Amino acid sequence: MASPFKILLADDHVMFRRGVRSLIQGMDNVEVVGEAGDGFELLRLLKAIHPHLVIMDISMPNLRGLEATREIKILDPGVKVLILSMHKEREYLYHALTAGAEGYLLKEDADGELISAIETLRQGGTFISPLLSAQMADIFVDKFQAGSEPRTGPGEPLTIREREIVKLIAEGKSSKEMGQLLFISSRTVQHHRANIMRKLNLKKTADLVKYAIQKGYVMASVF
Amino acid sequence: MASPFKILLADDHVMFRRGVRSLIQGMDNVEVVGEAGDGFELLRLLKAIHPHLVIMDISMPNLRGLEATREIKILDPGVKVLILSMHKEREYLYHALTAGAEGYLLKEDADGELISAIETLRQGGTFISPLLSAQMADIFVDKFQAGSEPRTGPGEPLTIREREIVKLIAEGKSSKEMGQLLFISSRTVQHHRANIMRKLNLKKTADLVKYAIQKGYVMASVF
DNA sequence: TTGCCCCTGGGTATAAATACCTAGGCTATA
DNA sequence: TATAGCCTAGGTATTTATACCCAGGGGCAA
Repeated sequence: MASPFKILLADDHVMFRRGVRSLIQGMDNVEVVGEAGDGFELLRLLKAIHPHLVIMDISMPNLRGLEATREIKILDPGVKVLILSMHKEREYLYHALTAGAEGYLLKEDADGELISAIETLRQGGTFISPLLSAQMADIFVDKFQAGSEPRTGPGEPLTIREREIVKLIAEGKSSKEMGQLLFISSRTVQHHRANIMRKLNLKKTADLVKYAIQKGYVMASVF
Repeated sequence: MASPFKILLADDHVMFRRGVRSLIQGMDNVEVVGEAGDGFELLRLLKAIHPHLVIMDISMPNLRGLEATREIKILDPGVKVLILSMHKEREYLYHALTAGAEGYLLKEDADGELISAIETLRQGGTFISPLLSAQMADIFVDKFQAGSEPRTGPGEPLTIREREIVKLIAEGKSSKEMGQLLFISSRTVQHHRANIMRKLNLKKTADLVKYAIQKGYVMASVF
């Protein structure tokens, strides 16, 4: 393999990043290309570096890990995400997978399983911490890989800007509001909107919302 | 208990209905109050009888079982639904639970487990066929009971008509289209729409779509 | 360089949604 | 009987969305 597997680390604890980095250094053809201390920095680096994988603390500051995961999947759906978490509760796992993460690793497992997790994700798989029973993983993975497979695949017909618009529409924003948020004219937003509708062959805002949910751009919850 | 637990059977096979009925006859304070051979008949009987539980074949004609389940949850969210299915695949279980069913029983299990299933649902629980591992159930039940508990509870502020409107909006229908479908004026639809928005304290169609998905009135899929 | 796609912005027009107001018939219940 | 809630329907006005048209600048690749 000529091109190494590029990894971006996102965790607010320097020591933890150092530990992960040292673990990864023992792997072949895998390289840590950047580190971020919070979500904003992560997104900035993401645009600049375009890594293959982001390893992220779920409780990272400024855009918590799951929000950042959603953003990553909108900005660059091909980037895989491995969530590091201290939470054993299944709700966290569920939300991580629905946010689009391909991996969920407990920090207490990280020492022994991180390399396996990275390898699994590198090969297109999904990795769930062994402490969270394998059955759980199967279900969610089956469901959410099947339901959102084109998220990463070549079937993604939308541009980055268009995915941003889709997310905002699904959040209930009007074209005018989106224009103000994105610092562009509402007319431009309308233009994107029309292009999205045409590309996806949709007719109604309702369809767009369902598309966004299916893609994991937003959560179905109204709360 | 003075009032018996009223059950409506929906299955296109008469012999199967007969078998279920005979099984139930051995139970205390449980009564089969009607039988339907397809989905349309089921909904008609539902409005007339208002049973406590519907036991339904997943592959029933004219409105398949899952569609009928969604309709039931819109028309009368307090009615519990037990799906009878020959499908072991987890996708069917998943879709049944997201459609709002409280129970999923494999036909090959029905003989030995039907009474347990009915009792469980009667007491407000969720029953999944033992052949489908218990872990699966736990996950989904936790998720979807937590996420849609008010579906059956007193927190449901919408009327039947309003829930119908919500479902149609989430399906992408315009007020004019809904008026034609429901044989009422589009102005009436707009009035319902405004009432729904006010009751739920929502502002945008996008929020309504997410509400409908959360409630299980529609699926998030755009396909 | 040339072409293609993305992002940007506007004009115009129609359709739809949203926000207020009004009110009558119906049913269930206090 | 009377009160309340639900479903029905219309008036009027404003805001959005949708559907067409137009075009320029920038990046990227054949």
